[in-house]
Amino acid sequence: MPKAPISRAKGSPPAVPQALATDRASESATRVSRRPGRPTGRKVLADRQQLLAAAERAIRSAGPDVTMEAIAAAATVTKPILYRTVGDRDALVSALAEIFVDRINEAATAAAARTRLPRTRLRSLVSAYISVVDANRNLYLFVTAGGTGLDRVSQVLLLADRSALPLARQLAAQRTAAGRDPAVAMSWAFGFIGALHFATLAWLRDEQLSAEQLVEHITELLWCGFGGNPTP
Amino acid sequence: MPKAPISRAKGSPPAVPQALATDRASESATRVSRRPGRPTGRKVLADRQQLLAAAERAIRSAGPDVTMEAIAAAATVTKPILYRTVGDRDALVSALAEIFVDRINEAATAAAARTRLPRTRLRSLVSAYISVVDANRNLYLFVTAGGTGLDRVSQVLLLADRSALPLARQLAAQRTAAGRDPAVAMSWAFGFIGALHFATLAWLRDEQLSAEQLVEHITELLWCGFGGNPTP
DNA sequence: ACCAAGAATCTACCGTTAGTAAATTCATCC
DNA sequence: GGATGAATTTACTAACGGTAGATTCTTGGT
Repeated sequence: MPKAPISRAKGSPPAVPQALATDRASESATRVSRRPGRPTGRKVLADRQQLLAAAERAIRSAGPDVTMEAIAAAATVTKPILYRTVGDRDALVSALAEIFVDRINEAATAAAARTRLPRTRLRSLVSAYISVVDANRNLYLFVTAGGTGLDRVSQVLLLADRSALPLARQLAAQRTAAGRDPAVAMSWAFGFIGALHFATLAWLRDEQLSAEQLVEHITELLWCGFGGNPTP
Repeated sequence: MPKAPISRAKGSPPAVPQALATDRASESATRVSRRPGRPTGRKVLADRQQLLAAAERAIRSAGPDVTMEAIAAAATVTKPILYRTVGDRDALVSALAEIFVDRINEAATAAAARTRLPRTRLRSLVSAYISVVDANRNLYLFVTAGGTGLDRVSQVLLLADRSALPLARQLAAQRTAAGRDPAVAMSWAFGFIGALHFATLAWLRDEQLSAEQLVEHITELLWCGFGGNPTP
């Protein structure tokens, strides 16, 4: 007898679902282990927004090495849904990086609007970055180092790309206006993000300084440099 | 008939080795597919030095995502040897990071010895970093992003740790001597390495600037800062 | 000489995880 | 009311890091 696929005859009543409770349903949603097949009802189970939010929850609670399986489970959905809706792991990293950068920019522009002093505006950006990272540690690690490693360079620079390019444009415009060479803009933008990133990572790990101290240190480094001739 | 392990009777002559040629022996050594067991002769097949050199060759030719299997093969050795001698993948990353930092320091101190101007010495360090990275691109990527992801933060900061701590000490001493606050040293050191790292990565990827241009840009950023009051 | 203990090596395996193919169920249109 | 297609799950594959255990050789004691 060849291994017969277990299926019920067409038209016969649906089999009683066994093992209703899969207790891996995490956090909010109470998952009830659907049987395979299209769900009854008009709507799709989860749209992209919900999946990204669930991914963020999963990352927050399980850390940056959370598996795709766990992310799907947090959305009370299975892996193929996740892959169809948001793409592979790198796509997820990219999407969350965009959200992350948006949060930083929002916080930064809100703070920077309160002054016109260039140095103070720089400090606002640094402070916003560190605050948002501090409030979303695991998400930060996921976005900066959570990829599969298929393209390491792109992975590492993902967040940098999303934040460095606008920064570079702004910087180039300012320097042109000040009569200086704008060619440094790109290198400076990536250098800026890199300095922020590494100092922040080390800060997260070592927990020696307060956030305010870190902000001061980094602002001074980026504004004055090692040469240390501060502008008033 | 239970699966009988294929073994020859004790004392009988060794079976003729079949499949002598495994053509996966890469590069230098011609591997001949030993049969299992302790090799004849006094010496171990490969010491730590040779394994690290072989790993570097493998990384250079296969990229930073090279598998441990391939690294072992490049050393004409099998995985357990590799693991016994150098440890797991993270240990390999760590060991190669140390070598890498040594090369940078060697190049930097050689160049910095030719001047006493602080800004020129800074430029020497930046230039050394970028030169060594340029000459060892895949190794650089392996060292900075080649880990397994078990501890992402440590992984990312590995190279930074090895180079930032001496830098921080030096920096703190200088600032103390100049009558300034040395507390910024740690943050500045990591910020320094981070800026260098990101700018270099973006440079490797985009290939827009010459190495000299990049060195100039980064040196100016780190020396003068965004505030831009260069010291003479 | 011989045998036991131990060292060095390889084969073959395990566990995990990203990603996918195929089976299953429901909605909709003719 | 049946065919077509859409949405979902189950169950699988492939690849890789890491390891256990089998295999072979050396060494030292008797």
